[in-house]
Amino acid sequence: MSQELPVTGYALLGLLTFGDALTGYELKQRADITLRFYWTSPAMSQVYSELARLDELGLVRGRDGDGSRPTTVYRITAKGERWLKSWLESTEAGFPVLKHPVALRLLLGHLVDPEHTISLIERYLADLAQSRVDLEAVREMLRDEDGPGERMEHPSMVADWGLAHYASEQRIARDLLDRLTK
Amino acid sequence: MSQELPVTGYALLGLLTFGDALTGYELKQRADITLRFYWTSPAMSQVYSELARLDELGLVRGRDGDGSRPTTVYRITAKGERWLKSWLESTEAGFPVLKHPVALRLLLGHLVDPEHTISLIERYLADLAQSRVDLEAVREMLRDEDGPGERMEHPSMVADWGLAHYASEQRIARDLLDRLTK
DNA sequence: ACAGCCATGTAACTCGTTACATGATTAC
DNA sequence: GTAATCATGTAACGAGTTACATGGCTGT
Repeated sequence: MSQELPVTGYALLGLLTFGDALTGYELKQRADITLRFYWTSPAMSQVYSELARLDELGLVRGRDGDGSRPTTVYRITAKGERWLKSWLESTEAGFPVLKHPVALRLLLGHLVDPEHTISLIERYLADLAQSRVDLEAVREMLRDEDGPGERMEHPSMVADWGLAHYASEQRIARDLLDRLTK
Repeated sequence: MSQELPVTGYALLGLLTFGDALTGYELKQRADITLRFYWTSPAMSQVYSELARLDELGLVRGRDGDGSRPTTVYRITAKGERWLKSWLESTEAGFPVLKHPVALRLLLGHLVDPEHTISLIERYLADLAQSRVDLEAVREMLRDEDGPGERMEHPSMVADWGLAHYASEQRIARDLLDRLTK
């Protein structure tokens, strides 16, 4: 059993294992502050279609929300949790895939002005600083529940991983800038 | 002009700017030792279909090879080089996208045994070590032409970037293992 | 009243993959 | 002779995106 779902499907299912029920819209928001940093945050339309598939498989259940407007809130089912666990336990993680357009362009540095490559890296450093701010804000949100055994222990670990990764990229980019400007 | 090509198309075109002519098969091999580390190495079939598109656009030209068997060797054209430069100069690089299945699984650590998470990280460390060996071999191949202004100056920079990235990931994973085992 | 967010979907399309198919050359 | 590598493609499919369409609720 399991396995015949795109990883993004399991990822979304995983975002529903933190005890609450979410609308598709809210799930997308959660993906934007979590999945985005080490996976991809799926498009709105994919969130809905993936939820529809999970629902059909009985892995989540949608209920009418009790807000002022008509909504559907999704909760993971016991079966969904079994599937997810079984997937985690019986499949290999595999190696990360990085799509790094800055590195790709650096590779082709012989085709453009040196100044162009320099401003490419500078721009990347600025983007990195912004991403770091965003992720630090997420990290702070988790602060009150990040102890051993607490609800946000593992999400906190992942956030710390992301922060360390950004710090590393900043260091690398700065060194590169030195190498390019001297 | 430019722009209406998948990035992978430009990447393959870029691999043809190092002065030689390659068959689709050889281009795939070059992608495997370069693109793979910071982009994706496209499937064989995509290399051929992308080459066909580039040829149709006049960005590369295929010629009959002079080996003992019938082959087609591709070379970038002057137009192709103009397109590629124009693409590099007129479009934004964008932020890297990381698909990190290990981080994704760590996020869901509350669903599995602690030992399972530990061996997940250990496995990742082993994979990282292997990738590092592979990339170090590539770096060594570039060693004789990696000076300022030389042919492999920028590829060398990218390889160094990759090596620093792997080192950073190793450090992070080891720290994580400490946090998980104590 | 109007902008902005909340909320949900459908349709068309592209990228990229796997599976399949073919055959020639080289090394043992 | 036979396995591995070189070499080139086609076909079917799935993941994921953008564009489009709709409409209710909230704050100013």
